[in-house]
Amino acid sequence: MNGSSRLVVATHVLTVLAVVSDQRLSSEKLAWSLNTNPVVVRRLLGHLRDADLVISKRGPNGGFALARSPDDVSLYDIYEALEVDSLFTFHPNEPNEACPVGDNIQAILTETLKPAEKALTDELKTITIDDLSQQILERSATPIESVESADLGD
Amino acid sequence: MNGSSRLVVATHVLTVLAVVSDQRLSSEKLAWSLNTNPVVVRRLLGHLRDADLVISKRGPNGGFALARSPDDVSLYDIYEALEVDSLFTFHPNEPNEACPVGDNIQAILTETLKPAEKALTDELKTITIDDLSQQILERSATPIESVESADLGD
DNA sequence: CTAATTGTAACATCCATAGTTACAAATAGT
DNA sequence: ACTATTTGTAACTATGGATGTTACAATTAG
Repeated sequence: MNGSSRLVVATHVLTVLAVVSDQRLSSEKLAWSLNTNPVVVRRLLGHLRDADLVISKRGPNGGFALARSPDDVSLYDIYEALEVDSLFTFHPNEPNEACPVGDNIQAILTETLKPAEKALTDELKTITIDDLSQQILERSATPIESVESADLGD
Repeated sequence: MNGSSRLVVATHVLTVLAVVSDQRLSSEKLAWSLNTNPVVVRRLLGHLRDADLVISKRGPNGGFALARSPDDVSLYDIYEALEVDSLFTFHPNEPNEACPVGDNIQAILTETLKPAEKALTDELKTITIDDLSQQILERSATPIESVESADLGD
């Protein structure tokens, strides 16, 4: 999984859940904030549930809530939950083994890029959704209740 | 530009050029090492030419060569030349502005993720294609001449 | 003049992601 | 039990970006 907006989208959803604290929100309300389809939300949150970042409940008054305290959910946790294989993807075709560069470059790059990827993930570990949620509260003119009571149109 | 294999592919090509030092190689020979189509190579190298990483020459005995010393070309230079917008892409739809999270999350994330992206690019600056080319020479059983005299089949 | 080679446009193909529809499973309220 | 709500998930379609291909004009060495 790579190159998609899923890390950002997942972060958005979890930040909404952090902002409303322990209230459950339905996939429909979350989709409203993301401006997308409820099934997309359920699919994405399925991964986050498997990684114990959220809990879900079916039936009337069901929905999703954080499984942990917001200050215990870092962007790295989300990154990991989404199983981003690697930042750096290889060409669909295998390089030519008859070429000394083609025969070795992928193994060499994989090793060489590890510290770069680690530098990134180490930074992601320092950012929690609690940080993001607090920034939202500082900035936002709109009261938080607007999320809980959102008019979903029809 | 994002989420593609282009950084890896471009690095591969430039490493080939580093390994054969100042010799010019045609897009066909480079495509042979990459196991792809010559036009793909020409297109990609067009960006690297615009960024002054390679020079090209048309006509008989034309082709591509490095524009600078291999130890003066870092992976960050390539990253920059390819104009990777950002590591982190946003959802195709704008989030809902009526939601306090949707209205602010993108601006907040853009700022918050900058140090993470910088951590990555700082690491990329420390890796040059000269490093990679030396690793190839250490590992490779196949002699380098094989690239210059590659049998391109037909 | 010819052959080689880049530069680039135009189009086709492919693949991953996102969107949609549909429906079974679970559960709260009555 | 019945009904309404909501998740879980399969199956399919739509979209967009990247790659592959064909074609040909422009450049240049000999």
